[in-house]
Amino acid sequence: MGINGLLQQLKSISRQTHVSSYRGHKVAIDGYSWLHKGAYGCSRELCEGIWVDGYVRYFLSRIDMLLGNGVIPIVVFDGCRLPMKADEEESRRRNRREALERARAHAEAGNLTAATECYQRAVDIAPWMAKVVMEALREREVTCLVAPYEADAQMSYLALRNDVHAVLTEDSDMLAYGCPRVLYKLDRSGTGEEVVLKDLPLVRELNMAGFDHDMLLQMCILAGCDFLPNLAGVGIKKAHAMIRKHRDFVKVVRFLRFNGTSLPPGYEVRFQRTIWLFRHQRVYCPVTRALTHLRPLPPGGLAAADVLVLAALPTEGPERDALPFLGPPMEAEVAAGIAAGDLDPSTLQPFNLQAIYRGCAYPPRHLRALLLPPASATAAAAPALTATQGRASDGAGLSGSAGGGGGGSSSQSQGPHRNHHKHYNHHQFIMSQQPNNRHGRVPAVGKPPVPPNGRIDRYFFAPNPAVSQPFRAHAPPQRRGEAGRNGERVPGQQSPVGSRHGVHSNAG
DNA sequence: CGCTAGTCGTCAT
DNA sequence: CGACTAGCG
Repeated sequence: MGINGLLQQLKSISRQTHVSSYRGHKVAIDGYSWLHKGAYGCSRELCEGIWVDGYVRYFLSRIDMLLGNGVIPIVVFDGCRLPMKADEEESRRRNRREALERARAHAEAGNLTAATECYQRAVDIAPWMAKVVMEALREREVTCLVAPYEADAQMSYLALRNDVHAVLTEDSDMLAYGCPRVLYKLDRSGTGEEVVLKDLPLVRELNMAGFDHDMLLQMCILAGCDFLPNLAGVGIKKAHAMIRKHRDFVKVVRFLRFNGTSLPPGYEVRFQRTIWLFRHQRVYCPVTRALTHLRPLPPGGLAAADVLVLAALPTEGPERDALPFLGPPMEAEVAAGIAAGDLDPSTLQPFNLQAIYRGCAYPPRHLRALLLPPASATAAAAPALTATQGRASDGAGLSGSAGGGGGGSSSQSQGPHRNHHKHYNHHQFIMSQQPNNRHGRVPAVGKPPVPPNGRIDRYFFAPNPAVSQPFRAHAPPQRRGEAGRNGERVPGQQSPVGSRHGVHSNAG
């Protein structure tokens, strides 16, 4: 959804922009939008658990285009699911499942065209696919970051801190989050449409005179967003008109009720929490390596300021301080493990690289040693990729595995079958809402999860680095038949990201 | 006529 | 997820 119909109203302030105008700047990229597009070309394989790297090649080609224009990409992926999104996620799952059944039926009948169409509707973008892309990006020394919750909020955080100059996405939510500069609809050549938040008063489609950010935000929510569906018959225009007239949603709701409109039960509470979610959602701070808020909570807590609907604030129980609707709190170590791409955000367990790369002929160089020996548990001396050791996949060759043997994702070929372990304790009261079980797989009672140890400072970057030195343009990406294949290196692409961020410092 | 609510396409050969 | 369009009010 994003914000229903918002972008159409911003045509007058959106400017055709080429990424080369960001030369030398860091730019945050919404990883899932490229992941999603890249997955269309190989949807059947992804649905059936067959190894493919088509979506990785697509992703890398986009990254190469940015690098070729001197842009420093910071790729941001979505993390854990937010409680307020649970409803819609369930219906999407159902739709995908039905599409998959139709796809298989068509394939059985020999109708490959229809099958492909259904497969494309059935593809699910799973965290392990982001992991594969992250490992490929590691070879290019491109910085990645997995948000604790929504990538949109995380990217807005980076932009508001001036860690990145702009955000590259397809999603109109960014403006509701208050992101100052967004580039939409980027094409293969590097051209997109830039929207600058400061230009908002200049919009010709809507009269935004006298609108502050709170009013803009409430207009967006009223028009319909991911966390709160719009009221029937209310789109962006009516939302604008009503906020313009009444200035806040409580007065709008009062007016609507007075007019005889009936609203869903709990609408005001949900609305208030949605406002807070856009303003204060939990994000990851790369500096403190812990959770923080997109914007600081008011001193004294949410109750102290900005409350339009008091009932939206839990007054007792564990939720009182946890404020789980902002994204349940989590230990700094867990957040850091997720952010670094070491922990699967859907299970809070380390990724099972053996399962993910099963069927991959040419895994990234830096993973080969780790992936090769299925029998010997030599992980002790192995470097950072850490806790993944010997998460035994099949009954065969159970390896000694320090700490966490509880793994059996014994199913067949792929990562798509995530392990359903028990969650970290503090997440339970929220995460357990999610019926996390697909095919009645036995969750193999696990030992306590392996904490991500030390070395998770890869992928990170310092705050407020001077974005000054210009970049040499380098040759366009290799155009050999199998360009960008796993493990091959394209010359001239070591961006200074790694070195500056102390990440994969090229040349020690 | 403006506006909202559904349907289609996203890749890449 | 957005773009496009039929069809509502």
